[in-house]
Amino acid sequence: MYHSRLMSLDADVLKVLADPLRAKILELLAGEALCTCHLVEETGAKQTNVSNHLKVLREAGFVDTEPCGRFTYYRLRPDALRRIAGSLTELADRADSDARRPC
Amino acid sequence: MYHSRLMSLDADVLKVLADPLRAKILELLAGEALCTCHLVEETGAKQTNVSNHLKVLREAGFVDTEPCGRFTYYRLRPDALRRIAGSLTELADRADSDARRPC
DNA sequence: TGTTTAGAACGAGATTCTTCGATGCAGGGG
DNA sequence: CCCCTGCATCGAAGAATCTCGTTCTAAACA
Repeated sequence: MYHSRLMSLDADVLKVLADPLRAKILELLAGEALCTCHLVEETGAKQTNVSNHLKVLREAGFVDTEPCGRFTYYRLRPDALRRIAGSLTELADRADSDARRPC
Repeated sequence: MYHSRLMSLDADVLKVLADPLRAKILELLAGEALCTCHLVEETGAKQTNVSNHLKVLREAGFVDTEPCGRFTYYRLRPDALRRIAGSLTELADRADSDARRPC
């Protein structure tokens, strides 16, 4: 399985990762699925703030939501992270030439 | 060669990538080294704007600068991109358990 | 059914970015 | 020398975003 098409950096998707609180949430979710109340007490942030960031992460496809009674569990989606990682390494691989455009 | 230490997502570094113009500049630099005037005409952005973004990219270690007479060539640093990609895949790999913390 | 709790939606204030014009500066060519 | 060009710096205006208080819904429990 190889990828021949050129991927490009999606700034809108990267922007979702580029926030300290969202990054921390993702790291916490990497270990285990957690519900909002866990994330609130682990991060020390306000509930509404955590909830907003979870919405952003969900809409970008980085987390899955799993309602469980009163609680809502959030789980990391590794494939979404791997896709971004792939676009970054693909860009790095493209940069192996010493070419330089003349002025 | 294996990495045992846990990397964490650096939101400040990701923020550098999370801008449309900077992302486009990086893609252009992936093909070949270019100087500022090339990037200005390729992106269609103002010169001062491109220059500002190049400074951000340089300070974050994503590009190298290479003065050449009056011109300044910029070159992509693949290692910097691979480091970010590594932290993302590492995070994805950590998320393979079905663990869930009880409420 | 009334109450409590988890969590989401909405709007405002504050802060941080992006953009852009004006300016400064250094290197080359006349 | 003088001027022109490439490019960096600075300050301000505008836009996007993070945070937070208030409110609202739905689920569990008495």
